[in-house]
Amino acid sequence: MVKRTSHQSADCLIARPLDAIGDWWSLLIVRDAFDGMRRFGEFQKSLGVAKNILSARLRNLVAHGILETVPAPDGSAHHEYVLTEKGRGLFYVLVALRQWGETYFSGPGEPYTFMVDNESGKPIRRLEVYAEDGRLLAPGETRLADFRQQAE
Amino acid sequence: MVKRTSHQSADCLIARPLDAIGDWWSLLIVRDAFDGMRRFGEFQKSLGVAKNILSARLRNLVAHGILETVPAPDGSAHHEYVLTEKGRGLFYVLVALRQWGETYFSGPGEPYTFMVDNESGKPIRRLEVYAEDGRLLAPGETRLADFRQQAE
DNA sequence: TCCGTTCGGTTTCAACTTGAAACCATTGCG
DNA sequence: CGCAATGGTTTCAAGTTGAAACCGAACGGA
Repeated sequence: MVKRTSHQSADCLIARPLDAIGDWWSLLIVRDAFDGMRRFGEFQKSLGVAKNILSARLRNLVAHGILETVPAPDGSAHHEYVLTEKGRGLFYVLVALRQWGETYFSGPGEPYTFMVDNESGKPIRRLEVYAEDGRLLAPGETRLADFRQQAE
Repeated sequence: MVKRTSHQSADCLIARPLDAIGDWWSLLIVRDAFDGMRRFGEFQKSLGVAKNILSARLRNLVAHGILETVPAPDGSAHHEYVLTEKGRGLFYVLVALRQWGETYFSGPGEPYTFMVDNESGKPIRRLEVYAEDGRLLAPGETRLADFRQQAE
């Protein structure tokens, strides 16, 4: 090769996002951002990632419009990283990944955490996929269609 | 470093799944598996990935119980790769990722595809996150709690 | 004022991963 | 028997990752 292949121009809209968040750290940074982290040092401490890598990842996330830097909250010369609208759109990906993780990656008897509704403190419902008419769809009961096909 | 860091033993249940599917190709393989692909050659042709990489990824997915090999469908000496229950659980991750991709990565006027219900052929609904009591939750209206907290 | 510390990175360099291409073993087929 | 297709593995150069060192600017004290 020569360069890690990019999915940037792939037709598939699952492939393209992987360019932005398809590495080992980016999603974890976004997760931490959802948890309210904003500073370089916070991410670094939370993730334990090398600073050069974190630096590169943050830059990539900013370049993809998932995070943006805001000038300075406490008047310091530094900036903070906050989620954009696009970045907040990753919420559903994180929920899906987490529910999958809860189901298949939690050791027996392990005191794992799960997502709860801020207001009630109770666990959220499982994600479900619905047809337009409200029928619940199981994995595999969907396919891809292009604009033309579904328009007719 | 020395070795790419593993999130295998991370506490966070978002981190651990990334060990299984957190690279550039694995999710695309799973996507293709949902589309009915089963053979090495099918994946290779579809993804255009180098054969050694595909081989390594398939092995990793099998090791993580996401795919399993089934002996031989047509009596040939080769095997096929099919999704396990755990692998099918990734459906929601793929849907989330795809909807995010549809929203933020489709070029203007681009003839992109989207997911439709097999039965009606109409696009599926957007994913939504609900509280236990049925309230719709927006990104950021959740937090993590451990078992102890939510039990009381 | 000068020293030490924290924050937010960049640089350096060795180890590891990736990818293209070549190679190899089976099976299928004429 | 010969030859192509399938499904990989091996080899090797180039690229990526990570630990640690380094750096500069902004405080904070003594």
